Amino acid sequence: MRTPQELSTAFRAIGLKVTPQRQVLFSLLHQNDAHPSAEAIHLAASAVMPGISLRTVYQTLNDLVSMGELQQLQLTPGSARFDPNTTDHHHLVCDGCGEIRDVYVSGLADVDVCGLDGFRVAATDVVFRGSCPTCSSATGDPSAPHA
Amino acid sequence: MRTPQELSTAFRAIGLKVTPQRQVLFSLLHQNDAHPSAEAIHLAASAVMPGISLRTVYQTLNDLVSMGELQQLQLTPGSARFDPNTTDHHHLVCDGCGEIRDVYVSGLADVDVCGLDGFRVAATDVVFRGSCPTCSSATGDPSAPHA
DNA sequence: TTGCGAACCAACAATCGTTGCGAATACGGT
DNA sequence: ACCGTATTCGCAACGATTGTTGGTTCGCAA
Repeated sequence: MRTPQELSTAFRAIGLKVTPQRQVLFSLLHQNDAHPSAEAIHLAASAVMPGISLRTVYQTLNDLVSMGELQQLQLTPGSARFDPNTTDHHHLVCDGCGEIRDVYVSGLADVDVCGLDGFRVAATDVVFRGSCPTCSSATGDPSAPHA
Repeated sequence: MRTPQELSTAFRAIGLKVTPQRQVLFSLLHQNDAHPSAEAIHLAASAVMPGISLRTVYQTLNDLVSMGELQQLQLTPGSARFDPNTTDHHHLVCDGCGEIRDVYVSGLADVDVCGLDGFRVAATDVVFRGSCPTCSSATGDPSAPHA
């Protein structure tokens, strides 16, 4: 996702207005690597701007997604997560606490895929599921530090 | 997923009962590669056994998932899809019609992953998104047959 | 500076997918 | 055949998200 300033310009360029609410959301999302849900963003925004409505948060998130500035993730049942990282990356999901982290994968082009059968692939998403270090040690993992 | 007969035995073995409703679901799911939603399964089951409740369908699907006989997929926002294919495979999702297909990927072990940082990976899901042959030709794709 | 129209909020209703609850029913070990 | 208990079903409730409406504010281009 671009900087709040650049987003403001981009919004105006397509006829959308730059409101204080949107500016708050821009800055909350900028370089945010927590993969927050809409609810979490609304909570954080409410701390800065009490009274901001959840409806407005959804609206702006949707705008950003359709502009390609934000990626919407559906990695688990339940609420969607939003990712301002628009570089070519993939995700790690902790089955224990639900934490999501970015990872970078190289060599994907070399894998063999069988069964494409005329299907045209536009994007490839890789999701690694497992346990984050915290959850690994909490469940008595023998290979974890100070188990 | 195992055969309906094997599932019946497995259900009894863990204290679950084999009801006519469940038998219908077993046979509908056996070797089903359509990745149906709960709703779709309920619809198909209703054709065979009118009056079967959606509640029962969900319950049995959840049982099968926790037994590891069925995989629950959350590839798109909206309803979950169920996959009785328990072999090591991955998925193709058509952005146009929502169709899901199985694909087999080899060479995944050779990719380089950067950013794991102590995370323990238990499973890797690869999702290829794009257009199925039907949707490709429908959208006027130059490389598709008889555009 | 002014004016148009977009965006805001509030309050609600509605949708969709899924699960909780409770009374009636039926599986299946003995 | 009996009985305990899992299962069934219908309905209500839930969480996430979106639609609506109406009144007010306010960004921003001219």
